[in-house]
Amino acid sequence: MMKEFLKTKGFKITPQRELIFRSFFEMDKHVSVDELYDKVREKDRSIGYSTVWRNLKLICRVGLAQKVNMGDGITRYDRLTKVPHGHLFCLNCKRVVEFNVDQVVGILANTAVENKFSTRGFKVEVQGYCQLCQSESEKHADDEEIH
Amino acid sequence: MMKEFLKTKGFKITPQRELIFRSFFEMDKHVSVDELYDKVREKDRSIGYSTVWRNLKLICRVGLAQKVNMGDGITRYDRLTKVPHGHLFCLNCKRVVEFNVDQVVGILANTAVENKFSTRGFKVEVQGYCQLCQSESEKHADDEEIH
DNA sequence: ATGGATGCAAAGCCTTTGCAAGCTT
DNA sequence: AAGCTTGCAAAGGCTTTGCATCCAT
Repeated sequence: MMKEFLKTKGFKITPQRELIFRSFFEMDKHVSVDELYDKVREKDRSIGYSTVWRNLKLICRVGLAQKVNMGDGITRYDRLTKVPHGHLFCLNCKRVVEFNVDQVVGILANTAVENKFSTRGFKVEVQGYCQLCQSESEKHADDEEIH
Repeated sequence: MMKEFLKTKGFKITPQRELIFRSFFEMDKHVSVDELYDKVREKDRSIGYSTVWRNLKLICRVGLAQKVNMGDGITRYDRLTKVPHGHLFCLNCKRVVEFNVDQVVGILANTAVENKFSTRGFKVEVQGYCQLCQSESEKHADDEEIH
């Protein structure tokens, strides 16, 4: 499985790497480097931030995750599943709900073809406030203040 | 028009602000702070970077533009037009081609409702290589190297 | 006169990298 | 042994902010 796959690609299996990979797949499907770092540190206080960062990059490289940017300035890593999906992103609690995008992707694929684009990926997001945060949405209407 | 609008909102009209706003609307629909800064400096070498940055923020605040992140780490400002639109983003030349998303937005709006989401915005992107850059796409297949 | 606007320099923040030392293979 | 990995510290790169000064009202 995973280990064999990495080995065949020429990557080594180290305790840190194992812990980071395992942790990543145990967590929420959209984590930031910091979140994963914290999680990993709970198990092994000696792991460095850059090791986590580099392994997250490796995870992306082997196609198990993908960087996503929800617009709040924090890069998150979206675990890739077999099916493409869209994100409902709550601007308040930052939680992500995934949804099916088969239909949408079909349309987008056509659009890409029409424009002679060689497609590498789709990003479909809806930003707003989840049910729980809706009452708080006013608080954030002015988040974009001028400084 | 613009000036009156800003005044009624309590914002002052300064030469710098006028130049920045004007330049923004004369440029490509998706510019970064740096690009706008350079453009503005061609006309007035004394304008500071932060002034450009703050005015871009103001432009967003009054609803004339919106931050977008294409995933290359650079924040761009997408001029808002009456109609929502999607982006075909070329991973090589970074150019953006817009396309109609009426159909897609319709679907997304439904999805949001189904999930009891209060929608604030949509983001629909297709990443890939434009016709001109397609022959070069291989060069970038390994962009995500491990360091 | 007043409070927003500007410029500059400096801080913030997250993302990356240089290196020497340590481990898999 | 050989080369990938790791940790730490430091460097980057872009975004924001503190402040004294300036200027539109």
